[in-house]
Amino acid sequence: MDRRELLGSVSIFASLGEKEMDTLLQATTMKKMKPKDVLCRKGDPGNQLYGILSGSLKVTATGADGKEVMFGLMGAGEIIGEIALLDGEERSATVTAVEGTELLTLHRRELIPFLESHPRAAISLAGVLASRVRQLSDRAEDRQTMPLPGRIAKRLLSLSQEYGKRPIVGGPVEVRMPQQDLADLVGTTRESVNKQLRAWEEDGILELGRGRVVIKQPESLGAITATFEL
Amino acid sequence: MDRRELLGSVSIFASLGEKEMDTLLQATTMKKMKPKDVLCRKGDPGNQLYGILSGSLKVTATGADGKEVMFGLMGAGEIIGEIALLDGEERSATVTAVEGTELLTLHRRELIPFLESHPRAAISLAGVLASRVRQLSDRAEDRQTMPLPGRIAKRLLSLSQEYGKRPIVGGPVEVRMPQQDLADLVGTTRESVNKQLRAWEEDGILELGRGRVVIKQPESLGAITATFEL
DNA sequence: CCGAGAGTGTGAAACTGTTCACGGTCACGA
DNA sequence: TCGTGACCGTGAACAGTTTCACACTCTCGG
Repeated sequence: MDRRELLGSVSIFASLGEKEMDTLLQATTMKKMKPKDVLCRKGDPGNQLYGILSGSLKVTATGADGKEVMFGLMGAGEIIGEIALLDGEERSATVTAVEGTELLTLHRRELIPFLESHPRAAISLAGVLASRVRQLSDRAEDRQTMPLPGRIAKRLLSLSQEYGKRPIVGGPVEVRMPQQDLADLVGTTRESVNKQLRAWEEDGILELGRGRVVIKQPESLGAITATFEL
Repeated sequence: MDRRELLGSVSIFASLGEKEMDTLLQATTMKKMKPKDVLCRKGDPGNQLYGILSGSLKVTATGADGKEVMFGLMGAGEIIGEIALLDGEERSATVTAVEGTELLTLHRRELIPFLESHPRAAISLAGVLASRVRQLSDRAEDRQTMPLPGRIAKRLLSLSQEYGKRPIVGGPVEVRMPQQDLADLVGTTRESVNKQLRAWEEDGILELGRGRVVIKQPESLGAITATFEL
Protein backbone atom coordinates (compact mmCIF):
# COMPACT_ATOMS: atom_id res chain seq x y z
CA MET A 1 0.00 0.00 0.00
CA ASP A 2 1.59 3.28 -1.03
CA ARG A 3 1.23 6.43 0.96
CA ARG A 4 -1.46 7.91 -1.19
CA GLU A 5 -3.65 4.94 -0.58
CA LEU A 6 -2.98 5.34 3.09
CA LEU A 7 -4.11 8.92 3.05
CA GLY A 8 -7.25 7.91 1.20
CA SER A 9 -8.06 5.45 3.94
CA VAL A 10 -8.48 8.27 6.44
CA SER A 11 -12.12 9.29 6.42
CA ILE A 12 -11.93 13.03 5.99
CA PHE A 13 -9.44 12.82 3.15
CA ALA A 14 -11.13 9.97 1.35
CA SER A 15 -12.82 12.13 -1.26
CA LEU A 16 -9.81 14.09 -2.41
CA GLY A 17 -8.54 14.03 -5.96
CA GLU A 18 -5.11 12.61 -6.76
CA LYS A 19 -3.41 15.93 -7.10
CA GLU A 20 -4.73 17.21 -3.81
CA MET A 21 -3.64 14.07 -2.08
CA ASP A 22 -0.15 14.43 -3.41
CA THR A 23 0.02 18.01 -2.18
CA LEU A 24 -1.17 17.04 1.23
CA LEU A 25 1.10 14.04 1.38
CA GLN A 26 4.13 16.26 1.25
CA ALA A 27 3.11 17.81 4.51
CA THR A 28 2.69 14.45 6.10
CA THR A 29 4.91 12.32 8.32
CA MET A 30 4.59 8.70 9.29
CA LYS A 31 4.72 7.47 12.82
CA LYS A 32 4.76 3.96 14.24
CA MET A 33 3.82 3.03 17.76
CA LYS A 34 4.28 -0.08 19.82
CA PRO A 35 1.69 -1.25 22.34
CA LYS A 36 1.59 1.08 25.39
CA ASP A 37 3.45 3.87 23.63
CA VAL A 38 1.92 7.21 24.49
CA LEU A 39 0.95 9.51 21.61
CA CYS A 40 0.18 12.50 23.81
CA ARG A 41 -0.85 13.31 27.35
CA LYS A 42 -3.68 15.41 28.59
CA GLY A 43 -2.29 18.88 29.18
CA ASP A 44 0.39 18.79 26.50
CA PRO A 45 0.33 21.51 23.87
CA GLY A 46 -1.05 19.98 20.70
CA ASN A 47 -0.48 21.06 17.14
CA GLN A 48 -0.76 17.88 15.19
CA LEU A 49 -3.59 15.93 13.77
CA TYR A 50 -3.18 12.19 13.41
CA GLY A 51 -4.86 9.84 10.98
CA ILE A 52 -4.88 6.21 12.03
CA LEU A 53 -3.69 3.88 9.29
CA SER A 54 -3.74 0.63 11.22
CA GLY A 55 -3.91 -0.58 14.80
CA SER A 56 -5.85 1.01 17.60
CA LEU A 57 -5.57 3.64 20.29
CA LYS A 58 -7.12 4.18 23.68
CA VAL A 59 -8.30 7.65 24.72
CA THR A 60 -8.22 8.24 28.47
CA ALA A 61 -7.82 10.74 31.28
CA THR A 62 -6.57 10.24 34.80
CA GLY A 63 -8.28 11.94 37.72
CA ALA A 64 -7.40 12.86 41.28
CA ASP A 65 -6.59 9.59 43.05
CA GLY A 66 -5.42 7.84 39.91
CA LYS A 67 -8.90 6.90 38.81
CA GLU A 68 -8.96 6.43 35.06
CA VAL A 69 -11.68 7.49 32.69
CA MET A 70 -11.71 5.95 29.25
CA PHE A 71 -13.43 7.87 26.50
CA GLY A 72 -13.09 5.27 23.84
CA LEU A 73 -11.08 3.34 21.34
CA MET A 74 -10.11 4.59 17.93
CA GLY A 75 -9.20 2.47 14.96
CA ALA A 76 -8.03 2.62 11.36
CA GLY A 77 -9.53 5.37 9.23
CA GLU A 78 -10.31 7.59 12.20
CA ILE A 79 -8.57 10.81 13.08
CA ILE A 80 -7.41 11.97 16.45
CA GLY A 81 -5.96 15.11 17.94
CA GLU A 82 -8.43 17.47 16.27
CA ILE A 83 -9.73 18.99 19.47
CA ALA A 84 -6.57 20.66 20.71
CA LEU A 85 -5.68 21.54 17.16
CA LEU A 86 -8.93 23.31 16.47
CA ASP A 87 -9.51 25.17 19.70
CA GLY A 88 -5.88 25.91 20.37
CA GLU A 89 -5.98 24.61 23.92
CA GLU A 90 -4.04 21.82 25.56
CA ARG A 91 -4.60 18.20 24.63
CA SER A 92 -7.88 17.18 26.16
CA ALA A 93 -6.98 13.56 26.86
CA THR A 94 -4.16 11.05 26.89
CA VAL A 95 -3.83 8.71 23.93
CA THR A 96 -2.06 5.35 24.15
CA ALA A 97 -1.50 2.58 21.62
CA VAL A 98 -3.29 -0.67 22.45
CA GLU A 99 -1.49 -2.61 19.75
CA GLY A 100 1.09 -1.85 17.10
CA THR A 101 -0.25 1.22 15.33
CA GLU A 102 0.68 3.34 12.32
CA LEU A 103 -0.23 6.98 12.05
CA LEU A 104 -0.05 9.79 9.58
CA THR A 105 0.92 13.10 11.19
CA LEU A 106 -0.13 16.49 9.93
CA HIS A 107 0.90 19.77 11.52
CA ARG A 108 -1.51 22.61 12.14
CA ARG A 109 0.45 24.99 9.91
CA GLU A 110 -0.17 22.65 7.00
CA LEU A 111 -3.67 21.60 7.89
CA ILE A 112 -5.33 24.98 8.36
CA PRO A 113 -4.32 26.33 4.93
CA PHE A 114 -5.37 23.04 3.44
CA LEU A 115 -8.81 23.27 5.01
CA GLU A 116 -9.11 26.84 3.80
CA SER A 117 -8.62 25.73 0.26
CA HIS A 118 -10.69 22.56 0.60
CA PRO A 119 -13.89 23.53 2.35
CA ARG A 120 -15.40 20.10 1.76
CA ALA A 121 -12.73 18.62 3.97
CA ALA A 122 -13.39 21.27 6.60
CA ILE A 123 -17.07 20.41 6.57
CA SER A 124 -16.38 16.75 6.81
CA LEU A 125 -14.09 17.44 9.73
CA ALA A 126 -16.94 19.29 11.39
CA GLY A 127 -19.05 16.21 10.75
CA VAL A 128 -16.58 14.04 12.62
CA LEU A 129 -16.66 16.47 15.51
CA ALA A 130 -20.43 16.45 15.50
CA SER A 131 -20.57 12.72 15.93
CA ARG A 132 -18.07 12.93 18.75
CA VAL A 133 -20.36 15.37 20.51
CA ARG A 134 -23.29 13.09 19.95
CA GLN A 135 -21.47 10.09 21.31
CA LEU A 136 -20.31 11.93 24.40
CA SER A 137 -23.70 13.35 25.19
CA ASP A 138 -25.40 10.01 24.69
CA ARG A 139 -23.03 8.52 27.17
CA ALA A 140 -23.48 11.29 29.67
CA GLU A 141 -27.17 10.65 29.42
CA ASP A 142 -26.79 6.93 29.93
CA ARG A 143 -24.54 7.35 32.89
CA GLN A 144 -27.10 9.49 34.55
CA THR A 145 -30.27 7.61 33.80
CA MET A 146 -29.30 3.98 33.38
CA PRO A 147 -28.25 1.68 36.21
CA LEU A 148 -24.94 -0.11 36.01
CA PRO A 149 -26.01 -3.41 34.44
CA GLY A 150 -27.71 -1.59 31.60
CA ARG A 151 -24.63 0.49 30.94
CA ILE A 152 -22.35 -2.52 30.92
CA ALA A 153 -24.64 -4.41 28.58
CA LYS A 154 -24.92 -1.48 26.22
CA ARG A 155 -21.21 -0.82 26.05
CA LEU A 156 -20.46 -4.47 25.57
CA LEU A 157 -22.80 -4.61 22.61
CA SER A 158 -21.37 -1.56 20.98
CA LEU A 159 -17.84 -2.79 21.53
CA SER A 160 -18.73 -6.09 19.98
CA GLN A 161 -20.16 -4.35 16.94
CA GLU A 162 -17.26 -2.02 16.42
CA TYR A 163 -14.28 -4.06 17.46
CA GLY A 164 -15.53 -7.61 17.92
CA LYS A 165 -13.83 -10.59 16.31
CA ARG A 166 -15.44 -13.91 15.47
CA PRO A 167 -13.34 -16.92 16.36
CA ILE A 168 -15.65 -19.04 14.21
CA VAL A 169 -17.42 -17.51 11.24
CA GLY A 170 -21.03 -16.83 12.12
CA GLY A 171 -20.28 -17.83 15.69
CA PRO A 172 -20.24 -15.76 18.86
CA VAL A 173 -18.38 -12.45 18.97
CA GLU A 174 -15.35 -11.88 21.11
CA VAL A 175 -14.41 -8.57 22.69
CA ARG A 176 -10.76 -8.29 23.66
CA MET A 177 -10.44 -5.99 26.61
CA PRO A 178 -9.49 -6.35 30.26
CA GLN A 179 -12.27 -5.87 32.76
CA GLN A 180 -10.48 -2.87 34.18
CA ASP A 181 -10.78 -1.03 30.88
CA LEU A 182 -14.40 -1.97 30.58
CA ALA A 183 -14.91 -0.47 34.02
CA ASP A 184 -13.13 2.76 33.08
CA LEU A 185 -15.25 2.98 29.99
CA VAL A 186 -18.52 2.53 31.83
CA GLY A 187 -17.51 4.60 34.82
CA THR A 188 -17.33 2.07 37.59
CA THR A 189 -14.89 -0.25 39.34
CA ARG A 190 -13.34 -3.42 38.06
CA GLU A 191 -14.98 -5.37 40.85
CA SER A 192 -18.46 -4.26 39.91
CA VAL A 193 -17.89 -5.17 36.30
CA ASN A 194 -16.50 -8.51 37.29
CA LYS A 195 -19.49 -9.38 39.43
CA GLN A 196 -21.95 -8.45 36.74
CA LEU A 197 -20.08 -10.34 34.04
CA ARG A 198 -19.87 -13.45 36.18
CA ALA A 199 -23.59 -13.28 36.84
CA TRP A 200 -24.20 -13.18 33.11
CA GLU A 201 -21.78 -16.00 32.54
CA GLU A 202 -23.81 -17.98 35.07
CA ASP A 203 -26.88 -17.30 32.92
CA GLY A 204 -25.09 -18.49 29.80
CA ILE A 205 -25.23 -15.06 28.15
CA LEU A 206 -21.49 -14.83 27.83
CA GLU A 207 -18.21 -16.51 28.49
CA LEU A 208 -15.20 -14.98 30.18
CA GLY A 209 -11.54 -15.42 29.61
CA ARG A 210 -8.36 -13.60 30.46
CA GLY A 211 -8.69 -10.25 28.72
CA ARG A 212 -11.75 -11.17 26.75
CA VAL A 213 -15.50 -11.54 26.81
CA VAL A 214 -17.27 -13.84 24.38
CA ILE A 215 -20.83 -12.81 23.78
CA LYS A 216 -22.97 -15.87 23.22
CA GLN A 217 -26.39 -14.25 23.36
CA PRO A 218 -26.30 -10.67 22.11
CA GLU A 219 -30.11 -10.60 22.16
CA SER A 220 -30.14 -11.10 25.91
CA LEU A 221 -27.81 -8.17 26.37
CA GLY A 222 -30.01 -6.14 24.07
CA ALA A 223 -33.01 -7.05 26.18
CA ILE A 224 -31.23 -5.95 29.34
CA THR A 225 -30.30 -2.64 27.75
CA ALA A 226 -33.84 -2.12 26.56
CA THR A 227 -35.26 -2.65 30.05
CA PHE A 228 -33.70 0.60 31.10
CA GLU A 229 -34.30 2.66 28.03
CA LEU A 230 -37.05 5.15 27.55
CA MET B 1 -29.92 47.00 15.95
CA ASP B 2 -30.43 46.02 12.31
CA ARG B 3 -30.29 42.46 11.14
CA ARG B 4 -26.78 42.66 9.83
CA GLU B 5 -25.53 43.66 13.21
CA LEU B 6 -27.45 40.76 14.63
CA LEU B 7 -25.77 38.32 12.32
CA GLY B 8 -22.41 39.77 13.23
CA SER B 9 -23.13 39.10 16.87
CA VAL B 10 -23.17 35.36 16.23
CA SER B 11 -19.66 34.05 16.79
CA ILE B 12 -19.02 32.06 13.68
CA PHE B 13 -20.27 34.80 11.37
CA ALA B 14 -18.56 37.63 13.18
CA SER B 15 -15.65 37.93 10.77
CA LEU B 16 -17.61 38.15 7.54
CA GLY B 17 -17.46 41.11 5.22
CA GLU B 18 -20.54 43.25 4.60
CA LYS B 19 -21.38 41.72 1.28
CA GLU B 20 -21.18 38.21 2.56
CA MET B 21 -23.38 39.07 5.48
CA ASP B 22 -25.99 40.49 3.19
CA THR B 23 -25.96 37.36 1.08
CA LEU B 24 -26.33 35.17 4.10
CA LEU B 25 -29.01 37.36 5.60
CA GLN B 26 -31.32 36.63 2.73
CA ALA B 27 -31.30 32.98 3.70
CA THR B 28 -32.10 33.82 7.25
CA THR B 29 -35.33 33.90 9.25
CA MET B 30 -36.05 35.39 12.64
CA LYS B 31 -37.69 33.48 15.44
CA LYS B 32 -38.88 34.64 18.83
CA MET B 33 -39.50 32.38 21.78
CA LYS B 34 -41.23 32.86 25.08
CA PRO B 35 -40.01 31.20 28.28
CA LYS B 36 -40.64 27.44 28.19
CA ASP B 37 -41.18 27.34 24.45
CA VAL B 38 -39.52 24.32 22.93
CA LEU B 39 -37.18 24.86 20.00
CA CYS B 40 -36.75 21.18 19.20
CA ARG B 41 -36.97 17.81 20.87
CA LYS B 42 -34.47 15.02 21.00
CA GLY B 43 -35.34 12.65 18.17
CA ASP B 44 -36.81 15.23 15.80
CA PRO B 45 -35.29 15.50 12.35
CA GLY B 46 -33.12 18.62 12.31
CA ASN B 47 -32.12 20.73 9.37
CA GLN B 48 -31.74 24.16 10.82
CA LEU B 49 -28.96 25.92 12.58
CA TYR B 50 -29.87 28.63 15.07
CA GLY B 51 -27.86 31.62 16.16
CA ILE B 52 -28.88 33.11 19.49
CA LEU B 53 -29.38 36.86 19.34
CA SER B 54 -30.62 37.42 22.86
CA GLY B 55 -32.01 35.45 25.76
CA SER B 56 -31.00 31.97 26.79
CA LEU B 57 -31.78 28.34 26.14
CA LYS B 58 -31.52 25.14 28.12
CA VAL B 59 -30.22 21.96 26.49
CA THR B 60 -31.57 18.77 28.04
CA ALA B 61 -32.54 15.14 27.51
CA THR B 62 -35.06 13.02 29.34
CA GLY B 63 -34.27 9.42 30.23
CA ALA B 64 -36.22 6.32 31.13
CA ASP B 65 -38.18 7.16 34.27
CA GLY B 66 -38.42 10.85 33.49
CA LYS B 67 -35.00 11.64 34.88
CA GLU B 68 -33.66 14.77 33.24
CA VAL B 69 -30.11 15.39 32.15
CA MET B 70 -29.09 18.95 31.47
CA PHE B 71 -26.17 19.52 29.15
CA GLY B 72 -25.96 23.21 29.57
CA LEU B 73 -27.20 26.69 28.96
CA MET B 74 -26.60 28.68 25.81
CA GLY B 75 -26.71 32.42 25.50
CA ALA B 76 -26.41 35.28 23.02
CA GLY B 77 -23.76 34.87 20.33
CA GLU B 78 -23.75 31.10 20.53
CA ILE B 79 -25.08 28.73 17.92
CA ILE B 80 -27.19 25.67 18.44
CA GLY B 81 -28.51 22.84 16.32
CA GLU B 82 -25.22 22.17 14.54
CA ILE B 83 -24.94 18.55 15.60
CA ALA B 84 -27.98 17.16 13.83
CA LEU B 85 -27.32 19.44 10.93
CA LEU B 86 -23.78 18.24 10.41
CA ASP B 87 -24.11 14.53 10.96
CA GLY B 88 -27.54 14.24 9.41
CA GLU B 89 -29.00 12.35 12.36
CA GLU B 90 -31.87 13.21 14.65
CA ARG B 91 -31.67 16.09 17.09
CA SER B 92 -29.43 14.97 19.89
CA ALA B 93 -31.17 16.87 22.67
CA THR B 94 -34.19 18.95 23.57
CA VAL B 95 -33.81 22.72 23.61
CA THR B 96 -36.09 24.99 25.62
CA ALA B 97 -36.17 28.73 26.16
CA VAL B 98 -35.43 29.82 29.72
CA GLU B 99 -36.42 33.42 29.07
CA GLY B 100 -37.63 35.43 26.12
CA THR B 101 -35.21 34.59 23.33
CA GLU B 102 -34.55 35.70 19.77
CA LEU B 103 -32.98 33.45 17.19
CA LEU B 104 -31.73 33.59 13.66
CA THR B 105 -32.62 30.48 11.68
CA LEU B 106 -30.59 29.11 8.82
CA HIS B 107 -31.54 26.04 6.80
CA ARG B 108 -29.06 23.34 5.87
CA ARG B 109 -29.58 23.87 2.15
CA GLU B 110 -28.36 27.44 2.58
CA LEU B 111 -25.70 26.77 5.15
CA ILE B 112 -23.76 24.01 3.45
CA PRO B 113 -23.14 25.92 0.21
CA PHE B 114 -22.25 28.93 2.29
CA LEU B 115 -19.66 26.98 4.23
CA GLU B 116 -18.29 25.60 0.99
CA SER B 117 -17.63 29.04 -0.26
CA HIS B 118 -16.45 30.42 3.09
CA PRO B 119 -14.00 27.90 4.47
CA ARG B 120 -13.03 30.24 7.29
CA ALA B 121 -16.55 29.97 8.63
CA ALA B 122 -16.43 26.19 8.30
CA ILE B 123 -13.22 26.08 10.29
CA SER B 124 -14.60 28.33 12.94
CA LEU B 125 -17.65 26.08 13.13
CA ALA B 126 -15.32 23.15 13.67
CA GLY B 127 -13.72 25.19 16.45
CA VAL B 128 -17.07 25.58 18.17
CA LEU B 129 -17.63 21.85 17.92
CA ALA B 130 -14.19 21.18 19.32
CA SER B 131 -14.89 23.17 22.44
CA ARG B 132 -18.18 21.37 22.89
CA VAL B 133 -16.29 18.08 22.82
CA ARG B 134 -13.83 19.41 25.33
CA GLN B 135 -16.54 20.59 27.65
CA LEU B 136 -18.40 17.31 27.50
CA SER B 137 -15.35 15.20 28.10
CA ASP B 138 -14.21 17.36 30.99
CA ARG B 139 -17.57 16.85 32.58
CA ALA B 140 -17.58 13.14 31.99
CA GLU B 141 -14.24 13.07 33.71
CA ASP B 142 -15.44 15.08 36.67
CA ARG B 143 -18.52 13.00 37.11
CA GLN B 144 -16.41 9.92 37.31
CA THR B 145 -13.58 11.09 39.50
CA MET B 146 -14.97 13.84 41.68
CA PRO B 147 -17.39 13.34 44.57
CA LEU B 148 -20.65 15.22 44.59
CA PRO B 149 -19.68 18.29 46.63
CA GLY B 150 -16.75 18.98 44.34
CA ARG B 151 -18.94 18.73 41.28
CA ILE B 152 -21.54 21.07 42.71
CA ALA B 153 -18.92 23.61 43.72
CA LYS B 154 -17.27 23.48 40.33
CA ARG B 155 -20.46 23.89 38.37
CA LEU B 156 -21.62 26.69 40.61
CA LEU B 157 -18.42 28.56 39.96
CA SER B 158 -18.56 28.15 36.24
CA LEU B 159 -22.21 29.16 36.18
CA SER B 160 -21.41 32.25 38.17
CA GLN B 161 -18.68 33.18 35.73
CA GLU B 162 -20.72 32.64 32.60
CA TYR B 163 -24.17 33.70 33.63
CA GLY B 164 -23.83 35.34 37.02
CA LYS B 165 -25.30 38.75 37.77
CA ARG B 166 -24.13 41.17 40.42
CA PRO B 167 -26.92 42.77 42.40
CA ILE B 168 -24.40 45.31 43.70
CA VAL B 169 -21.41 46.28 41.59
CA GLY B 170 -18.32 44.53 42.87
CA GLY B 171 -20.50 42.59 45.30
CA PRO B 172 -21.34 38.90 45.43
CA VAL B 173 -22.48 37.08 42.30
CA GLU B 174 -25.94 35.66 41.92
CA VAL B 175 -26.78 32.55 39.90
CA ARG B 176 -30.42 32.33 38.86
CA MET B 177 -31.39 28.70 38.59
CA PRO B 178 -33.69 26.35 40.48
CA GLN B 179 -32.00 23.65 42.51
CA GLN B 180 -33.64 21.01 40.35
CA ASP B 181 -31.81 22.29 37.28
CA LEU B 182 -28.57 22.45 39.18
CA ALA B 183 -29.11 18.81 40.08
CA ASP B 184 -29.80 17.81 36.47
CA LEU B 185 -26.66 19.63 35.43
CA VAL B 186 -24.46 17.92 37.96
CA GLY B 187 -26.12 14.55 37.64
CA THR B 188 -27.75 14.09 40.99
CA THR B 189 -31.05 14.68 42.78
CA ARG B 190 -32.55 17.92 43.92
CA GLU B 191 -32.44 16.70 47.51
CA SER B 192 -28.72 16.10 47.43
CA VAL B 193 -28.07 19.50 45.97
CA ASN B 194 -30.30 21.10 48.51
CA LYS B 195 -28.54 19.48 51.42
CA GLN B 196 -25.13 20.48 50.16
CA LEU B 197 -26.17 24.06 49.48
CA ARG B 198 -27.71 24.44 52.92
CA ALA B 199 -24.55 23.14 54.50
CA TRP B 200 -22.58 25.78 52.65
CA GLU B 201 -25.08 28.43 53.58
CA GLU B 202 -24.52 27.40 57.17
CA ASP B 203 -20.81 28.02 56.64
CA GLY B 204 -21.48 31.45 55.20
CA ILE B 205 -20.13 30.51 51.78
CA LEU B 206 -23.37 31.32 50.04
CA GLU B 207 -26.90 32.47 50.46
CA LEU B 208 -29.98 30.79 49.09
CA GLY B 209 -33.17 32.20 47.76
CA ARG B 210 -36.05 31.00 45.68
CA GLY B 211 -34.52 30.12 42.31
CA ARG B 212 -31.17 31.62 43.07
CA VAL B 213 -27.84 31.12 44.79
CA VAL B 214 -25.75 34.07 45.87
CA ILE B 215 -22.10 33.23 46.08
CA LYS B 216 -20.49 35.17 48.89
CA GLN B 217 -17.14 33.40 49.00
CA PRO B 218 -16.13 32.12 45.58
CA GLU B 219 -12.66 31.33 46.95
CA SER B 220 -14.10 28.81 49.36
CA LEU B 221 -15.88 27.05 46.53
CA GLY B 222 -12.66 27.11 44.57
CA ALA B 223 -10.87 25.53 47.49
CA ILE B 224 -13.47 22.78 47.71
CA THR B 225 -13.14 22.08 44.02
CA ALA B 226 -9.37 21.99 44.29
CA THR B 227 -9.48 19.41 47.07
CA PHE B 228 -10.71 16.88 44.61
CA GLU B 229 -8.67 17.80 41.61
CA LEU B 230 -5.53 16.09 40.49
C1' DC C 1 11.85 -22.81 33.18
C1' DC C 2 10.73 -19.70 36.50
C1' DG C 3 9.60 -15.27 38.34
C1' DA C 4 6.90 -11.14 38.25
C1' DG C 5 3.35 -8.66 36.72
C1' DA C 6 -1.15 -8.42 34.80
C1' DG C 7 -5.50 -9.92 35.04
C1' DT C 8 -9.37 -12.29 37.41
C1' DG C 9 -12.62 -13.89 41.39
C1' DT C 10 -14.95 -12.97 45.84
C1' DG C 11 -16.88 -11.68 50.20
C1' DA C 12 -17.65 -8.34 54.09
C1' DA C 13 -17.97 -3.78 55.64
C1' DA C 14 -18.56 1.00 54.86
C1' DC C 15 -20.55 4.81 52.54
C1' DT C 16 -22.47 7.79 49.42
C1' DG C 17 -26.30 9.22 47.46
C1' DT C 18 -31.20 8.06 46.39
C1' DT C 19 -35.91 7.42 47.38
C1' DC C 20 -39.83 8.45 49.73
C1' DA C 21 -42.85 11.10 52.05
C1' DC C 22 -43.83 14.87 53.81
C1' DG C 23 -44.68 20.14 55.17
C1' DG C 24 -43.72 24.63 54.13
C1' DT C 25 -43.49 29.13 51.33
C1' DC C 26 -43.47 32.12 47.78
C1' DA C 27 -45.13 34.33 43.28
C1' DC C 28 -48.00 34.95 39.74
C1' DG C 29 -52.07 34.69 37.11
C1' DA C 30 -57.24 34.28 37.08
C1' DT D 1 -57.21 38.26 46.40
C1' DC D 2 -56.99 33.77 46.53
C1' DG D 3 -55.62 29.77 44.67
C1' DT D 4 -52.36 26.62 42.60
C1' DG D 5 -48.31 25.26 41.02
C1' DA D 6 -43.34 25.68 41.33
C1' DC D 7 -39.78 25.61 44.45
C1' DC D 8 -37.43 24.74 48.84
C1' DG D 9 -36.33 22.02 53.30
C1' DT D 10 -35.68 17.73 55.83
C1' DG D 11 -35.31 13.22 57.97
C1' DA D 12 -35.50 8.11 57.86
C1' DA D 13 -34.87 4.06 55.44
C1' DC D 14 -32.79 1.92 51.67
C1' DA D 15 -30.03 0.50 47.63
C1' DG D 16 -26.35 0.30 44.86
C1' DT D 17 -21.46 0.79 44.62
C1' DT D 18 -17.14 1.27 46.34
C1' DT D 19 -13.47 -0.14 49.19
C1' DC D 20 -10.59 -3.31 51.04
C1' DA D 21 -8.22 -7.37 51.53
C1' DC D 22 -7.11 -11.38 49.79
C1' DA D 23 -6.21 -15.71 46.75
C1' DC D 24 -5.63 -17.55 42.46
C1' DT D 25 -4.00 -18.19 37.55
C1' DC D 26 -2.30 -17.18 33.51
C1' DT D 27 1.47 -15.36 30.31
C1' DC D 28 5.45 -13.32 28.82
C1' DG D 29 10.24 -12.10 29.07
C1' DG D 30 14.68 -13.18 30.67
